[in-house]
Amino acid sequence: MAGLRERKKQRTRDALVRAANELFVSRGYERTTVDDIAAVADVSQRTFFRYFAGKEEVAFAIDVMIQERYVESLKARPPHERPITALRNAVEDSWNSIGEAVARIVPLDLHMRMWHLIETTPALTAVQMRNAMDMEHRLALIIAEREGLDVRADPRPQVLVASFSATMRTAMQSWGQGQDLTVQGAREGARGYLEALSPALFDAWRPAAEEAPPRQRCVRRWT
Amino acid sequence: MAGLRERKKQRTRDALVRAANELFVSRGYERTTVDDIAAVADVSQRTFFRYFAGKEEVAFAIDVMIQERYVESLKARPPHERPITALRNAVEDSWNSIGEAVARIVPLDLHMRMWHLIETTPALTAVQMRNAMDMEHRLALIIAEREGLDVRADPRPQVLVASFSATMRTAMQSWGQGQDLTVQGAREGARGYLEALSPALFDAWRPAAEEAPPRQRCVRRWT
DNA sequence: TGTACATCAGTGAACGCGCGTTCACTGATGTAC
DNA sequence: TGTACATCAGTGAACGCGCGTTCACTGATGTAC
Repeated sequence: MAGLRERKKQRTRDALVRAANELFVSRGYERTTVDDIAAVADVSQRTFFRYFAGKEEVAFAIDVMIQERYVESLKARPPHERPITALRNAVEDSWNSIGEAVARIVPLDLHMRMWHLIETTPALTAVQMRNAMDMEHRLALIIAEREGLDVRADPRPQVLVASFSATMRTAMQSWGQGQDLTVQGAREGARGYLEALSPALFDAWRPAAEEAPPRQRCVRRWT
Repeated sequence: MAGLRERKKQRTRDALVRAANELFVSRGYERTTVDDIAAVADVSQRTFFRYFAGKEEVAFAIDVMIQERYVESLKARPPHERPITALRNAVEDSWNSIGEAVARIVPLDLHMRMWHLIETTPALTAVQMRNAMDMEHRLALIIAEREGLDVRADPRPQVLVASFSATMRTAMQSWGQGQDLTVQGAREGARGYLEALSPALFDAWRPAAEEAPPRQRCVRRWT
C-alpha cells in the first residue's frame, strides 16, 4: 500500500530505534552518543535528527507506541463499564496484542532490558514520569468524555486516572525488581496491586481495638 | 552556634539559590546558564559546582527543603492515626510552617513563580516527577514502619502513598491553573480532591439504571 | 514503455554552545599553644 | 592576647565533550505526459 519511499523511511526509523536500544542497553544511556547510534544504524548523524528531536526521543519510541495502543484499547471499551473497570480492562486488552507489535521493531528481550534501563537511569526515569503525566491528562479526557463530564469542573476523572496510573506504575516497579519477569507475572502483579487499592485507602489496617474510634460509616450507594 | 565559616557557606548557597530562581523565572530555565547564575551570585562558576551538581539541582533546592519538612511532619504524626489520615494531616502541618522557612531564602512570590515555571518547563517537570517518585518510596517506608509491615511483602503502603501523592499532584496542578493562588486556596483544593478519591474509584458515576448489574457489595469492615 | 521533471530522504563537513571538570593557587577562618 | 600552623572555601583560566544546527549538495523515488 505505502510507497517504496514510505517503506524505506519506516525501515530507517526502525533501524535507528533498534540501534539505539542495543547501544543503550549494552553500554548505558549516557555513554551512548547520537553519533554512535547513527553509525550503527548506518546513516549520518544529520539523518538521525530528521527522525528524532534528540537522544531522549529515540529512547522512548517503543514506549510511545505502547501508550498509543493503550489509548486505543481504552477508547474501544464498551460505554456501560464503570470508569475504573474500563481502565483495567484496557490494560488486559492492550497486553494481549502489544508483544507482537513490539517484536516487529525490536526483539522482546531487548525491549525488556531497555525497560529495565529506563527504571534504573535517573535521566530516563524522569522523562518516563513526565510522559506518564501527559498520558494521564489524555486518559482523563477520554474518561470524562465517556461519562459526559467536564474535566475542568469534576475532579473525579483526573483523580481516578492519577491513582490508577500510580498504582500500575508501582506494580510494574515491584514486578521489575522480582524474579518472575514474564508477562503473565506482570498481569498478576497488576491485579494484586489494583485489588490492594481499596483496602490501602479506606480500610483499617489494624484491628479496631488499637484504633481511635472511627467517625466514618459505610455509605456506599451501589448496593 | 555555627561558626563563621559555616554561616558564610550557608549565605553563599542561599545567594546561588536566589540568583538561580530569579534568573530562571525572568528569562526561562534553558536560557539561563550556570555562568549567569554564578555571576549574579557574585562567585565563580567553579564555586557553583562546589554547591550543586548541576543546573537541575539548584532549581529544586527549595522543593527539597519543603519535602524534608513534609517527611518530618509525617514522622511526627501520632501512631493511632490511620495511614491516610496521617498523610493528610502531615500536609496540613507542614503547610503551617513552610512559608516562613521558604521566605528566609527567597521571597514567597518568587517561589510561587518558580513553582509555576517548573510546571510549564518540560525538562523541569520531568525532574520534579522523578523526585516525587523517590519521595513516594521514602513515605511508603515510613508508613510501613508505623504499621509494622514489610514494604516488600505488603503492597498497601506503596499503593496508598502512590495514590495519595498522585491525587495531591493533580490537585496542585489544577490549583496552579486557577485564579485563587493563595495557600488557603491550595488547602481547599487539596481537601476537595482527596474527598473525590473514594467516589472516583469506587462509586458508580451514573445512575444504576444505566449500569451493568453490579457484582460488588459493601463489605467495609470499619463498622 | 520512455522521457522529463519534481519531490524529498539522506549526505558530509563544519560550527556554536554550555555543561561539567581539571589544575595549581590564594586567602580567610579555625585551632593549638 | 598573640603567634604559628592547618584547614578549607573560593579563584581563574583552560579544556574536552557531545548535543543539536546550519549549509549547499546528491541521488533515489514518484509523477505527468
